[in-house]
Amino acid sequence: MLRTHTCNDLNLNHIGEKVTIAGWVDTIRDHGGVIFVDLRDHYGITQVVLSDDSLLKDVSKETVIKISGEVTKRDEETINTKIETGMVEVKADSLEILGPCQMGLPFDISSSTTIREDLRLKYRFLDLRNQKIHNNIVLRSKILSYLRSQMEEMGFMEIQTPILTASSPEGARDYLVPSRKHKGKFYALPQAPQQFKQLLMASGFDRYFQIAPCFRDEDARQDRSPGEFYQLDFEMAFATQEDVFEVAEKVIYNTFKKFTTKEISPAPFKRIPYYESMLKYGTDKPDLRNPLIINDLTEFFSHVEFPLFKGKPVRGIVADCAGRSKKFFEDSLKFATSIGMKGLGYLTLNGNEYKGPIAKFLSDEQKTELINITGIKDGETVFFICDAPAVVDRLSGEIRTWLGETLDIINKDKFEFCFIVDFPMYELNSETNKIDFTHNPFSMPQGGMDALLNKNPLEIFAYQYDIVCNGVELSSGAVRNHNPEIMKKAFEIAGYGEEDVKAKFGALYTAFSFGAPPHAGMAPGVDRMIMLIAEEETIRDVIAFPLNGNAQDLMMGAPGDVTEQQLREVHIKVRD
RNA sequence: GGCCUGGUAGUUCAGUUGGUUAGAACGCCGCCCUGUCACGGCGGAGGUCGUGGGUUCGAGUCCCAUCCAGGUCGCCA
Repeated sequence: MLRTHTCNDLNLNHIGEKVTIAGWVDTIRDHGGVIFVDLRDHYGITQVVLSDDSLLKDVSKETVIKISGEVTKRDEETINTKIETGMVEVKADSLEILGPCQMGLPFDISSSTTIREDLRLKYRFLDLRNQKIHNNIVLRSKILSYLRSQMEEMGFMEIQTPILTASSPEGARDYLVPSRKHKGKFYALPQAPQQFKQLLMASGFDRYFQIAPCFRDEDARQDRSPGEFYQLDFEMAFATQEDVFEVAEKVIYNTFKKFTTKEISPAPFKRIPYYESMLKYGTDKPDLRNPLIINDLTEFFSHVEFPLFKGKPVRGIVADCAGRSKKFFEDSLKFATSIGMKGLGYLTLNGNEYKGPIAKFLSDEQKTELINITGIKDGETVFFICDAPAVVDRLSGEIRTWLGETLDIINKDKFEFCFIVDFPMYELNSETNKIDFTHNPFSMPQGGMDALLNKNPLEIFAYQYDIVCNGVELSSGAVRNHNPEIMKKAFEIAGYGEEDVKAKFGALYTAFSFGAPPHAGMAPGVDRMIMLIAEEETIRDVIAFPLNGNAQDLMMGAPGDVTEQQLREVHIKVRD
């Protein structure tokens, strides 16, 4: 037996026992006659006391050792309340090196989170010894387990779907795997189990879920790991949008409730139509912790003789900036300029009078009307955003976020969830002037066949939805289009014939032709959920072995070279 | 692929209008220390200032190119 206890086990009940513990040397505090060693393992830290410094020959920080000795009680004044074992210590009478550690660690374990990320990733096994990162991975494991148990409790069963599959023509760039047995042919890693889970519905499985690996060859972001990530993918037969929301509300609320102490917006989560979100928050992933709301002032300014705003969309954001210095307003203009705006007008309501250069263009009635539209109160300021229709919402959203952060009015102790619903089914591609699917060709159009036949395609909504938390898109999902006739028509509007549908989604199309149930689902991003719960800034800090921002594994050396022989076998010749 | 920021000791960083031998903290090595827990004290080693070129009497500092890192936009049905 290598050890009798872990480094988090010992307490006053063990006084006088002879024990053996093992772990990493966290710190050595040498006082001459007496030496303290903090021994660390997965479970915790135990202080070891040595009186013979020859025992520590060749032992440096991060060496793995085993020590045997007697558990003794600490004096009252030397108790360490920071660790679970702080009441006791182990008086070592023997020490054995189990895993030597060469001199010169590339970085200090306890402060690894502050150092260069590429170095941390190259030595990820050391970085993962850091308590914070180590705990994130433990938390991840607990969350995954809890997600599974909840889904199973609600009658979902986990079914695994293929990793080696066919390239899908829509969406993100695929990772390709060359075939050895079929010259010139390729597998692709799935971007999501989308088609498989829909096929499972056609196969008669009622409630499917999977903590599913997804692979997309797209560039990284702070909240987007390149290459691979995990989704809590689920799909329900004979289900409506509200049925899906009920499951999502339950599993997401419970998971956040269990693993954080922050306030969580309770179910039912707000349902916000896409266009309303774009107008009120300037984005389709609003941070509802920010109390500021964007008003549409286009109509209002069409009657105001102010040349700069004439004939253009105008938005207004009311914020309480009382007591803010002149610098604050200069900074707001500076920020507006930095995101490409030409200016940022504003008016402050002072008693019955507006202060600001635009005030003189407003009649008395218009001044009252502005109060009615925006709800501005005495002392508050309304900021005006005016720009081209294509960008005015996005810019307003950025100003809203900047104001929220700068005025420090975002409640950081809260998780605010909402569903964004009613995404448009189609959009006009500005380059080709062609009608494209906005999001997902598998979604059911609202109004079904009737809408496709009789409505302007650009005015059709899809049963398509996102879950957003604190400005982070957690997932998207949809009620699927399971009817081959409606599917054919939906693709026809986007310029694809039946042959195209068969070529691109042959299995789905055929399966739906043999009787498929209506079905719906979604797929919350597991990494992002854990990132929010762990309150980490970057998604890489909740993944054990993440790729770097450039989609490389600096530790294993991936992507890497392969031999000529390997390339020949898969019929690949690399061009210079 | 575009844009922004950065690259100086093992690590995190400072380095003035271009001017003597490039500094600090932590880490590392040596010595001292019997109650620390981020122990403390004294001493020491450690640098191609990312790389290449240019301007200059003189470049860590200015210019050009290039590589690398982080962020951001494009992209992510």
